[in-house]
Amino acid sequence: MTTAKRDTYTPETLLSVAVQVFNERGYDGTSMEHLSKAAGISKSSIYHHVAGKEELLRRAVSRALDGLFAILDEEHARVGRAADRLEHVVRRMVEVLIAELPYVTLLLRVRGNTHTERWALERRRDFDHRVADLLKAAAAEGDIRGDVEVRLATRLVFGMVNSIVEWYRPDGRGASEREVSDAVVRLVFSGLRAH
Amino acid sequence: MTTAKRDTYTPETLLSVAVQVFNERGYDGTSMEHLSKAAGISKSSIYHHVAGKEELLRRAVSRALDGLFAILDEEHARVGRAADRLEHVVRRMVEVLIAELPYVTLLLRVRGNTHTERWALERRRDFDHRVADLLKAAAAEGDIRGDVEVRLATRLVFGMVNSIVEWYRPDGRGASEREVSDAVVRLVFSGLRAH
DNA sequence: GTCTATATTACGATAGAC
DNA sequence: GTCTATCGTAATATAGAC
Repeated sequence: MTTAKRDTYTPETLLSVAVQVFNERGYDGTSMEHLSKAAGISKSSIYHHVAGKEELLRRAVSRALDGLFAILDEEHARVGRAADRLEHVVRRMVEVLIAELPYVTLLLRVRGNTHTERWALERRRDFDHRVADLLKAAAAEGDIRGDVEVRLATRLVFGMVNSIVEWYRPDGRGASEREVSDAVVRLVFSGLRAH
Repeated sequence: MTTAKRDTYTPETLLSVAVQVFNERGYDGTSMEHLSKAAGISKSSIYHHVAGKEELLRRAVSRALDGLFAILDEEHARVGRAADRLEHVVRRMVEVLIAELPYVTLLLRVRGNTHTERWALERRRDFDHRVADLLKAAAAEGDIRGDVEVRLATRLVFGMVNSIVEWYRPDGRGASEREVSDAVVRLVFSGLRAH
């Protein structure tokens, strides 16, 4: 942090450019040429900072996964009814999604063509299962309705939460982070219908 | 339909193979070589049936969009409270998603790199707005909770419904179509929590 | 309808100058 | 740290035989 203005790239700053392009065009739809144009440097200069395209992907999804797993680490220390802890986890998921929006977006679109992508999918599955266990515990404590299967409910809740990356934009024009997390928690636990 | 066994391809039968590969590898991650291996014919033979890769995409997303818009055509003739009509539309969306699973899956993953993709995104937006209008009408009739913004609620409901393509498989092992549509309708309108 | 062979372009990555 | 030039490969698509 000794230089006031940074006009040369580090792996980190290059990553933020690359992830943006990946999310616009898709990872497979993005060439090194696209990245070089977006970053304003030549293709070969990119290789000075990172080993290649896949390293950028690995760094990006790692960052997303670290944010998500940190939720479970916090959660581990908490007490109280599972349903309340689940509500907290859902709210934190929304917060992490928004805080690390481009990185989580990329993570959620990974298909599994390369080794890095398959590793990311595996870790995502781990995370999903940990949250599913919490929902299962809440059901065992009688706080979750009995007419929806737990595995199915988990998937649908993940679907709603994860879909935020498809439309949330951090400009002031749309909903705020708090409005989104409130809406998700309300819909997930109480639904749309007026009482 | 004069031949008993069909061992030569039509655009339709080729499409079903192609869409499956597109969904496994992603559209951009799928080469004509991949398609030729999966179809068991050479690359050039594929060009005998279709003009190219993008035509396969166009046919696939058209089929998905036709299924979705048919819901609105049915809906148009219906009467009753908007909330009930919305519930019916949500249920029908799940049914169409499952009936046309690979085609809708591909539609929902389109990014917008080509003309065909941008056209698909536009038509999707049209559909979303039509459903959003129905939710707005239900809110105006007082049947939707007032503490969640309508535009936000629409997006989250779409997120939950659309996420079905990420895990639903039509083998007998998982949930049935009816179990899924029941679960979605229950969660969307009443939420997870036991009463 | 399907094939082999190939034209042409685009891609990821490297070499080496400055 | 960035560049131009280029290598080798893989991509879409076509030509023309059978």
